[in-house]
Amino acid sequence: METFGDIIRTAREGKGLFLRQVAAELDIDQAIISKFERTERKPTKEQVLKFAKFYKIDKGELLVAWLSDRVAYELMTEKDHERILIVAEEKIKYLKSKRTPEQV
Amino acid sequence: METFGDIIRTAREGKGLFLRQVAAELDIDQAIISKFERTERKPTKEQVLKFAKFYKIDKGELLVAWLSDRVAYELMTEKDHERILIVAEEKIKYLKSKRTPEQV
DNA sequence: TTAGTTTTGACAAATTTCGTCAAATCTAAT
DNA sequence: ATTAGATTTGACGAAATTTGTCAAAACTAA
Repeated sequence: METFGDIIRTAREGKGLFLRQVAAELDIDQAIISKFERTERKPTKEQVLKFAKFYKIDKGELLVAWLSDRVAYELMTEKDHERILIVAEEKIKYLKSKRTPEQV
Repeated sequence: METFGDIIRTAREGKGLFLRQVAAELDIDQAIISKFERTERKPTKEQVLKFAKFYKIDKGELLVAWLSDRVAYELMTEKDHERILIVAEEKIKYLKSKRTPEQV
């Protein structure tokens, strides 16, 4: 169960890079990357894709980690999170079925 | 599978009230309530609780509808929504287990 | 200590969300 | 067809949240 931050920190360490170097490469302030790695700030989708490309991490995998982080932090303090997720799942299926192919 | 909007619209109609009346009672602009009912805008948690109290709807139920709406709209356009929710669930359990009783 | 890396925190900039309002639209009755 | 009343729409500024920048503080390993 890795957070987005865990993944990009592990990837950076695996490549033996400093924050400074990644920051220069991705044109993102190193302070922000430090915060991403410690789950203190949430990246934008664009930034997630930058990381995926740079570290050669599967895009889909990284997006799953990122979005699940977002949902988790959104529901962390709520009761009934299990039911909320079940109902959300139904709603998503319904909403997706209503969308036109162009939107998919 | 009712949205928050469905629920409060049904409740209002059940009581035979006009938007204007609910708006006056809850001190929320009627245009906004109209948008809530059609899921065009998302209410704040405070507003959700106002509706629950006014319509005598179970607070927990209404919060589940509201939060699941939020999650659903957040993931509606994403692939792998099923996996995202599964991973989110694990993360929530983990995060909750780490919190102190005071935070619960 | 020192040199290099990471983390922290304060601040401004940018974006998103929110509330207000009036006009437009819709509906039902006469 | 007109009117009265209800709902919806859209534009706008205000408020709140998120984001980026920077420098200083805190770490770490020699």
